[in-house]
Amino acid sequence: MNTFVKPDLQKPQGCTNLKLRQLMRRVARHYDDEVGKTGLKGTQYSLLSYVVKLGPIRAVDLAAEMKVSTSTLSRNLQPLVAAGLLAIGPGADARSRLITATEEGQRKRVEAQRQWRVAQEGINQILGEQRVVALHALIDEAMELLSSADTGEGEA
Amino acid sequence: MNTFVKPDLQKPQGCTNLKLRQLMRRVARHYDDEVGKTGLKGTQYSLLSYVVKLGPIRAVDLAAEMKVSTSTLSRNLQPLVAAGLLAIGPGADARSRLITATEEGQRKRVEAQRQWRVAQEGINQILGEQRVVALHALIDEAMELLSSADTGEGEA
DNA sequence: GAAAATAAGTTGCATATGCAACTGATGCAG
DNA sequence: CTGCATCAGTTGCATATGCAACTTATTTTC
Repeated sequence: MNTFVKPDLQKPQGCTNLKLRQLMRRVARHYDDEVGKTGLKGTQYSLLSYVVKLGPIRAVDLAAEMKVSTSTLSRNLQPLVAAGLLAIGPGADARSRLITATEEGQRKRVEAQRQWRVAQEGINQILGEQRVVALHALIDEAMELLSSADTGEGEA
Repeated sequence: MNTFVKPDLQKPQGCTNLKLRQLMRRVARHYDDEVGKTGLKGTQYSLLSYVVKLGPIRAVDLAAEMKVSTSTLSRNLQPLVAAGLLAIGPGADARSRLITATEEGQRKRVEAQRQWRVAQEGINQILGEQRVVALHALIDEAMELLSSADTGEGEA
């Protein structure tokens, strides 16, 4: 029998976690270079965009959308609130509050979005659009599968 | 003319930075669940492994290998040194020092590697090996292209 | 209706991350 | 030999990230 192994049957080599982290750091720097010109970090731009799009929203729901812990969100909101880009108002309960983008926040988001686009097009250019499309598709599939593994696996 | 667009000509949708971050967080948690049983974070396991493999090594070289800033490395070393897994000895200069894994560090690395393997096989199983191979390949290509964009672009 | 379970947020703790500025130590030009 | 550029590392500052514990407020149970 031959010792060939079909490509599809190759075992993954290396650590997915490590590789993802390294790429993430490198890519984050790329975005920060552009978006940073507006005074926002890439992560802050993401957060601001989510709030602008999802309108007045509770922290717990926003955290779920962004897939961060509520503790992380709670703290990440602070710089943007302090900068006057986001505001936190009363919610339905005495428990919950609603997060909204201020007018200045809306303006800042438009401004930052221009820089985001520069960064994204830079990535498209460096990696090639086809590769970026493929990467996005793989990430989306992976997120989907990992979510299913969470919910679908352990219930009675 | 038809309104079809060939797949390869599709524009990337969404933010690569955001997608990568979200996946990275999710994946990091998965690894931490397993590797954490040994008392190490996934990142600490990576660092320990690098030192075990690259033997006595200067901080600046290790940072380059790991693609983190020297400031990050400098601080990330501390918990492992405090735990007695790594040691920092004198180097060629009075400037540089050499980082080595202690015997306890070597043992801990073996122990943690077992848990890493569990985590990696979990990923392989959830995503499918073929998908993980594809993801690794894309990440490697992306890192390569982004590195070239750094070095090759600006020099005289 | 009071106790128990849940839900929404925050905070303590520990780590990860990078930039800029800084300290020391070498190396090099003159 | 002196002064300037470079190199190796660290540290101040700001942010990102999550777990566990905690506080309040609501909901559910009996």
